[in-house]
Amino acid sequence: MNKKDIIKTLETIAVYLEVEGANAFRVSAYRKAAGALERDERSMEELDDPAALSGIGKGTAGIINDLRETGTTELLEELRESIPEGLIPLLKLQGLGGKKIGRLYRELGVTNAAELKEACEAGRVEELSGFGKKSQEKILAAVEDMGKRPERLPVAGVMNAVHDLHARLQAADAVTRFELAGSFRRGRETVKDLDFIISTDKPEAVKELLLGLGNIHAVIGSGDTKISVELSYDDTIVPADFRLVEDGAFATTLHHFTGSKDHNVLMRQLAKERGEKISEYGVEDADGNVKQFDTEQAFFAHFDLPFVPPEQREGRDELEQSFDDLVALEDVKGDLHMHTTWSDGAQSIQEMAEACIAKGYSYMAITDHSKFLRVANGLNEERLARQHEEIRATDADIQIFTGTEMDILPDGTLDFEDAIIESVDMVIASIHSSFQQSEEEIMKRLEAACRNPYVTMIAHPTGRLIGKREGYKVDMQRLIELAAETATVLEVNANPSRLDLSAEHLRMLLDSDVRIAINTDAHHFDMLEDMESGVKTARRAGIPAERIINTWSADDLKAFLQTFCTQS
DNA sequence: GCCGTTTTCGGCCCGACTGTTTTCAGTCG
Repeated sequence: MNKKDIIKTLETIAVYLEVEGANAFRVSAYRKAAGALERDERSMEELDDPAALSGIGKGTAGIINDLRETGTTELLEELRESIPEGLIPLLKLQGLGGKKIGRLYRELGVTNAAELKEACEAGRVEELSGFGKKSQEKILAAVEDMGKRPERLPVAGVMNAVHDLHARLQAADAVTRFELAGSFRRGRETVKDLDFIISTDKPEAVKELLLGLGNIHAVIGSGDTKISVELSYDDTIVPADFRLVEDGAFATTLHHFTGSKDHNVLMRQLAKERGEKISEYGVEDADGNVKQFDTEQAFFAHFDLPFVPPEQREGRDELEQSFDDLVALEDVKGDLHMHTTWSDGAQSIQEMAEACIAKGYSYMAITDHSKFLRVANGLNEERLARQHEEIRATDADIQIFTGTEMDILPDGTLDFEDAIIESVDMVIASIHSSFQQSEEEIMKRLEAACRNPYVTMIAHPTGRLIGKREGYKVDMQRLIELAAETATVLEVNANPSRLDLSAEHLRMLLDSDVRIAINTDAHHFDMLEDMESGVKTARRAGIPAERIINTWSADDLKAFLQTFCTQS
């Protein structure tokens, strides 16, 4: 078994144990062990003794060694034998945990979703002590709903909800301040729900406002401090939690619900060592005095820590790091990949320029598609020349680089001859076709693009669409080597459906000297706002600003293009 | 199951909400 399989198996063991009704700490021990393995950067070959990792003891180390040598382990086999497989998916149902599922199994003989549904319909569930009519109804509704909805939503799918809720809370008088926490704030690619933290001294009014939202699909819970609803946005159901707090508790509540869980555990352990206790409401010392903070900065400072950016709060080593050089949205001086009406964009060059000026950028590049991409009205040599004339003639208070997003064709050739692109400032090469090719063929195409002296950058290097499409087969280690050797820039495509390269891939190139650009690939001027998603992705990976070419001054960028992207 | 250590076992993050109870267990984040 490889490392990923082992991690997955440890998590499976935890799930089985949970259903078996095992001690909760024993269950979490297996989850912790899986997390410890995942966070360690070594491969299984390099990892001699798993027990050397904190969180993995003798017992789990034995299991890990079993797994890597034989592909299975006694405990897993035993659990599989004693627990019907059909019970496992039931854990995902709202309101059902290991204990209740265990009782449904033992006392009613339920072994899968269909049988659970039957038991509910026959009224057998409500007869169990601890269950009741309401529980039975909720379980039945959850079972019937099962599989209809994805567990986590790609971040692109919740953007509408984010903007809408933001606007509504902004406009509410009863709201003192608010922020979106949770995995969205940490810049994850998918989210389970949206967690809003709201400071207010009129909680009833805010509660009324939230429960009165016109697009409520279901109310999951509504207490004094927590409102939990499902909202409809077009075809998507977006779960959202709202926490209402007094302003004094805002910073610690925000921190708590930003998570991650693992990060919170680290913080609480640290507090404990100092004789303090962290909760949503503040930091309590040994005498029971609770200290509150205006900001998260002040909260971290209390523990002698620098501000830990939300994107870094994953329970790794973030409490031992400093983040001074991490890229921030304000560092971005331009956007180097965008489209106009010349190909498949919605705005003119002039309009895009004005939008970029409004964003405070000092430069931008217009990079429409090339002729191979007929569906996108790609530019041929003649139209490219005319467009670049128009760009040079555009009178705008911003440096506009000429550019192209040039297709890398299925056979590994490029859509334009060298003679065409040698005079283009920003030559972006990308793959939009023959995704099903072998890794060898894909790498041949990417290598051809990297080795071309005029190609500046590879766009969306894997071609994935989060939650929709895997992307083509890229040997990322090899691509990084090629990019380093040929000074080819790799893109972080900031489109929330892409985030490509991903944070995971970006971490792989931290030790190389490959340069990065964060681009929106905007087809409409609203999409220029996606820059934030791209920056978050880079921040998750810990990329310093100096590695990112569109944080450089226009002069530095020009010098770079002249040195590395022309033949001379 | 892991960890730390008062080296043999107790604590493991903490609080809100719900539905069931009639003071609390289970679930969730």
